[in-house]
Amino acid sequence: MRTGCKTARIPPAMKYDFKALEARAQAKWAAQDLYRTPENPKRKYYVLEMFAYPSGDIHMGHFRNYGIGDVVARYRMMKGDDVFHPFGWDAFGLPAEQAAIKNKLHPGPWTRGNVETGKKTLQRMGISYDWNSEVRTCEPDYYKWTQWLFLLLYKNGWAYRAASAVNWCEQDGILANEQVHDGKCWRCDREVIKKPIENCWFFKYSAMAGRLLDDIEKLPGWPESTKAAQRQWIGRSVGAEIDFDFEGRKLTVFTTRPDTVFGVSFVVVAPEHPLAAEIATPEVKEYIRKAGQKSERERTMEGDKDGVFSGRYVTNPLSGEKVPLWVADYVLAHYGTGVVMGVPAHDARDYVFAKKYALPVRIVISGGPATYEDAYVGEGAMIASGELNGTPSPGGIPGVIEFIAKRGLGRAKTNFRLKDWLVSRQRYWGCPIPITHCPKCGPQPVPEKDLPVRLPDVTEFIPKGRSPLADHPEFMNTTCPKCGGPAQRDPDTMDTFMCSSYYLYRYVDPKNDREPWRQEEIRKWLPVDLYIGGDEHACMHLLYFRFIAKVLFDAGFVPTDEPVLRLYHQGMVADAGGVTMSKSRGNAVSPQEIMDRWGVDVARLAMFAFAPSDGQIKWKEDGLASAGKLVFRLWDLYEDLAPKVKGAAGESAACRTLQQRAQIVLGRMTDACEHGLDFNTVIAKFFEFLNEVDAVKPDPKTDDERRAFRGILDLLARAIAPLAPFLGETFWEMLGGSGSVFKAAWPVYDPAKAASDEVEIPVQVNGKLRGKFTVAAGAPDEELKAKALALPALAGLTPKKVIVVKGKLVNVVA
RNA sequence: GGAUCCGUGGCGCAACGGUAGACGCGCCGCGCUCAGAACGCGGAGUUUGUGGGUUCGAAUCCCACCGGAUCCA
Repeated sequence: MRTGCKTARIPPAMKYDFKALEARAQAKWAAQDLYRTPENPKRKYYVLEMFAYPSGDIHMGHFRNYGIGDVVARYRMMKGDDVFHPFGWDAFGLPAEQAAIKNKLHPGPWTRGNVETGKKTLQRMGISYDWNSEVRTCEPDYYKWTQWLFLLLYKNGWAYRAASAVNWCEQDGILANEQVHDGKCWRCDREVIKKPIENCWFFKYSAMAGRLLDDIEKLPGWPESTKAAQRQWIGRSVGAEIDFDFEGRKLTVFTTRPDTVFGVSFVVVAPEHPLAAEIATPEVKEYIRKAGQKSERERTMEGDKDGVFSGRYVTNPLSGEKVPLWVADYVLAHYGTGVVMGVPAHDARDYVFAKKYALPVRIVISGGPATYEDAYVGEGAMIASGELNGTPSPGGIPGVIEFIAKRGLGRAKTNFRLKDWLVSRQRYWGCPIPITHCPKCGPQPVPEKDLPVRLPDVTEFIPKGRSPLADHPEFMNTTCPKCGGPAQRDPDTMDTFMCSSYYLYRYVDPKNDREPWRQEEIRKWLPVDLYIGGDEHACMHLLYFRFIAKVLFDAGFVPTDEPVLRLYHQGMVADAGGVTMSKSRGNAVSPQEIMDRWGVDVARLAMFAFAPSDGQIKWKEDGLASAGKLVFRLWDLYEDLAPKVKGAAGESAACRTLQQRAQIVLGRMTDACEHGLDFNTVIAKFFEFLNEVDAVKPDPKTDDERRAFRGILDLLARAIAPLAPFLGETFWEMLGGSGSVFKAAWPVYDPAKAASDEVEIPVQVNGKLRGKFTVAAGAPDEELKAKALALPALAGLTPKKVIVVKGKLVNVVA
């Protein structure tokens, strides 16, 4: 007996022997090959959960995520849909390198070991994956196609090379973002700086920005929150480019507020802008150097803005006025043109900047406060703006742009916040980039027949001054596919988001070594009907894979340009105090331990019972005990009744109240599987049913009663099976069911059976409860009205109007 | 500062615009027990964050505010 927490009653030995019934059901399902994907689906349903990074064993977050998916998959199976439910491993990535360094073990064996561990746990949990579809992104039979995908992007003009900046530590070399803590190296605590590196691969992600944004409209099955996050992340701003004059040359600014152009009192270029270097005084040079070390977040954060005056001036093409040219790091080089016009009166950041350096504030939009203490960004009309005076703002902005464009001083322009996708990683444990660099021919794609470019099995992979692979000549030295001369491989590996942006397609044909997947297979199963995973991926993975979907669609490889019809985010699993569970915090609970103690079904039910699937769970021992009670009470019921009713055939309504409660369970479960996945309410209905059992104390004596109880037990065995598959299967067997419960049909919910025979009708006067009466279900409105008005509580009332809600209530307006 | 979501008994959370509180946990009393656990029976407990509006009727719809969570800045 455990101490320290109250526990549910553990039934006498051998009554609910979960270990035995789990083993029995597992063997049965394996023998039946229950999870095998149908060859020729008639009514396909592709249920997908985000695959796992194998960093140890499955944790509670996975348990929840995959448990939810499993309920839907099993429900669909029973409903007669042809279910595709695959799983795989996002097996490249930094933690493997870190663990390898720590444990002096190569990332490969470490990763593969974790995969095997995790897989066993998932199988134990009874998750209905078809393991024939398994993929592991770190294996050559998978990453061959990651490389193929890279080349598809390359050949279709989506890839280009440019310089980028990496986190750089003098001691430990190149660092990933997660290895930089508060601007310092995670290992040696030295200051981390931004170091430019040449020849990084980028995808023209931002060129897809408009489509990614507009097509959000095509995703009615996605959560509003995720769509909002993506809209914001893509960040479309509609505005204009205006050409200022810098000593006879054009200097183009981007602005969303061309209506404030007469209020410009300075112009700012980003420190990385080529012009900044060109005009750099020693003071400016020093400023540029310092800005290079700051993170983008620091630079764009609210609060203090700083900059430096270049000593040069530019001319406003509309007002003809000369204004000072500044260099300041609140302007980013990669956004817009890297140059902005400073309008302190009507832009918050410009205002802060102008105040700091005592630059003039020119009010050019009316409607602001009498005394300026901040920028005025509200509505008004243009003033002090020459010919444009009186133009309403913001309504008149398109007209202003037209005015500017007509005079050749600028043009309409839309910009996106979304940056291009930096794909190159100076890391070992990733997918090699299939490009050969030839001194004569330049970068050349590796021919498809030579794929995959294999990741060499090396022991030296700690990144120093450059990518670790660069130090392995046996990998680097190759021949140019074009001229046959000596050439070098690309030393970098790909961002792992590349691996995870197409796995959902590869699942359909994972062993194909001639093509990424067969067209007939992809068209059978795509798009994904339901995708379940955490909302932390809203702007990264879930946007990258939409991008790749569009590239693949345009190239004819996939049937739709959106990969997923319905997206669902499961909530976090936190400890009892509400702190998210994690290994590093040391507050993680082990799914293995819970399954050992309580069995798989109790663990699953507890996870569902705590909260709706999209809400946070605070994991408490109490919940396990309560899920345990549910299981034990059901077990007692089936153990008692199943033998007595086993042979009974046919229908009966001998026990109306229990039949009704069972039907309510079924109705709620069906609806939860189809819509909200809010299985917590289903479990509540199971308790209601059991409470009714306690009230009724079923004891079948007649054949009619045996039929009735058999029907009820049969219904509930099916209804609980997706949630608690071992229990469902065992109950099914106890009732003499043949085959598997998962091959049995999902019962049709019958609202008539779920309805009560009698209903209580509340009577309101002006919306306030004044009395009630009971009436047979389905009584006509007239009867309800008459009975209501006859209530003593309503004596002496002269009703102006009587509202009868069919079968629900009566409201008397007096 | 912006976006999204949320605020219901002590707690976790249910309630197609229609009797607020189902269900679980906890609590109180009784039974069982030498006693406790478990089990059984019974019970207490909320002016639905605040203020307005729409409606015959609002936890639910709309507006404002307060508070919390998450993402972006």
